Amino acid sequence: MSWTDERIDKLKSLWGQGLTASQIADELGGVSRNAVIGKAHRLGLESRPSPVKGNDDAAPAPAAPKEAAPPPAPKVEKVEKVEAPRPRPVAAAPEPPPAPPPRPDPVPAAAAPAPAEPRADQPVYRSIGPGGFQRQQPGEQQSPIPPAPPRRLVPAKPAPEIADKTSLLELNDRICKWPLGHPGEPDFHFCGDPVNPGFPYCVQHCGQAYQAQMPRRDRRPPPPLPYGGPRVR
DNA sequence: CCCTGATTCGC
DNA sequence: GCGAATCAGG
Repeated sequence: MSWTDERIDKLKSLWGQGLTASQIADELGGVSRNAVIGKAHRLGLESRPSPVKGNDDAAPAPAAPKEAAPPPAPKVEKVEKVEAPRPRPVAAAPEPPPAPPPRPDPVPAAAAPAPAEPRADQPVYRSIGPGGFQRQQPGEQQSPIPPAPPRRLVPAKPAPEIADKTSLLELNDRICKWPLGHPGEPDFHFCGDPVNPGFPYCVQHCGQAYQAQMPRRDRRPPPPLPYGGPRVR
């Protein structure tokens, strides 16, 4: 299989939707997930939460993140081919300095332990009043500067009108994967009819997906419109 | 073991 | 440019 424009578009789309490389691979068919990842990188699609790569800038070293943290890890640059079997870089890491004692608790014990002190690392649940403002907690003090955006918090559009439509998550080998609408739009969904056996689409959409090459003169003008056709803005 | 994405490197 | 092999974390 080669990377046609259509397949690249689909790759971009699905990758952008957060599907895994494996899912994209067998959605496209004829490629491995490695191929998908490789292509994605070459396209510059890059950077999705990788289990392997630290996606945060948090201190990677167990050592103290003190101000005097200088050594930007003398990276072992690519070395030309060596006769000896290449040593794993992990062993080359310089010995980290002995860990200092854990940081003392910044909160003095003398402080009056207010009941249910809000903690930064814990979500604070508060109710939303009419109009979308945040209700204050019982003991809470008013913020001197009210937070700018009093946006109402809504659940991330679960399924208003697409409740009975086929979502991406429900795709399987037996239902038509023909996309209707545009990805990212609220009513985007898939056909969902039973497939024409052996094909990813139902009989009707197979008719659109697979069209015999016709002689130029009587080929009908409208091109196939996967993904609901080109965007119009 | 399975999964994941990243990277390398021969083609 | 491609993708299998490999790596490495969850």
